[in-house]
Amino acid sequence: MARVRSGQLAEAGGVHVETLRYYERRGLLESPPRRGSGYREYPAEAVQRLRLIKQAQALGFTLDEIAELLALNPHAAVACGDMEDRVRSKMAELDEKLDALAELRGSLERVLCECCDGRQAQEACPALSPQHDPAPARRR
Amino acid sequence: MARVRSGQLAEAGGVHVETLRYYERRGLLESPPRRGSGYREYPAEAVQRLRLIKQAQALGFTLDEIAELLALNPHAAVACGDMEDRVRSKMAELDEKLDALAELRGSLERVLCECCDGRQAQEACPALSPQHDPAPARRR
DNA sequence: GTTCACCCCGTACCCGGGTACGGAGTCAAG
DNA sequence: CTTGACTCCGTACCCGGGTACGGGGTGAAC
Repeated sequence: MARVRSGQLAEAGGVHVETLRYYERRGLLESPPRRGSGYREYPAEAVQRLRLIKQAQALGFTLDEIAELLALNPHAAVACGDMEDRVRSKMAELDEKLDALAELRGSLERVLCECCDGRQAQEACPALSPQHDPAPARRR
Repeated sequence: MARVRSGQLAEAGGVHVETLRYYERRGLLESPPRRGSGYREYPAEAVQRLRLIKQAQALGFTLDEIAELLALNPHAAVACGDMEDRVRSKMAELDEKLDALAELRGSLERVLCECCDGRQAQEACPALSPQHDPAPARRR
């Protein structure tokens, strides 16, 4: 499977063919070479790249961010320094998201403990009463 | 501040007036009583409710989910059991996101170590070559 | 009694991230 | 050499979550 057609790539990536075209327009996938007929012929690496995109996306990166990351280096030389900076700042963002998420998780947990422990399942749930102010997210 | 107008509520909740109307249409805020003029007069609790909405949203609930949660109980009894189930499943979702994020963070970190340590900043960065497959997400 | 901020409503628009549609060309198998 | 699956392209549409616009009413202060 050295060269793949749209349909195959799409399937490998768990994505619709139109989505590939869409990613191409958005600059996430570079335009592959075409056969005489106009059919796209993707190199095998496109599969990796597509997976990378989906992975990044699942983690909350926007398509623009992903494009930017990938655009750093389509193939060849990107200075390590550049890469390092971007990766570090992305990591910092991730750290923030992690914190925020962990915090929210914690506050949900508190809601459960404070509210539902030892109560009858049918009783009114105090967590939803208008006065209840569970755990205001830390200002950011 | 027993009864508040749209503008005041909006400000208190850090939200635009139109957003209030939008939430009302979506069933997130119940239609408040009106003065003779047609002006909305929100009860003071609306502020809490609005904050609750924004908080839930920040936690990754969609507006529909929030509406559903709130619809359970406009004011009084929501069975604790109901609430508990929903909160638990939301927590599980958050846990998954946390894992994935942590994993990505780790793989970025590895990229930095493997790739950039002891290299000249201007050198081509191997982390971005197509063959490089940083850390395939654990199957889920 | 006019000014000026505030509110009403409906409708239309924006962004992100795709999905669907339809007419036409391609290609491998039978 | 026809069939059926696949591909091309452009354009239009969908959803979620709002935001903007414009014409008109309200109301407190001066």
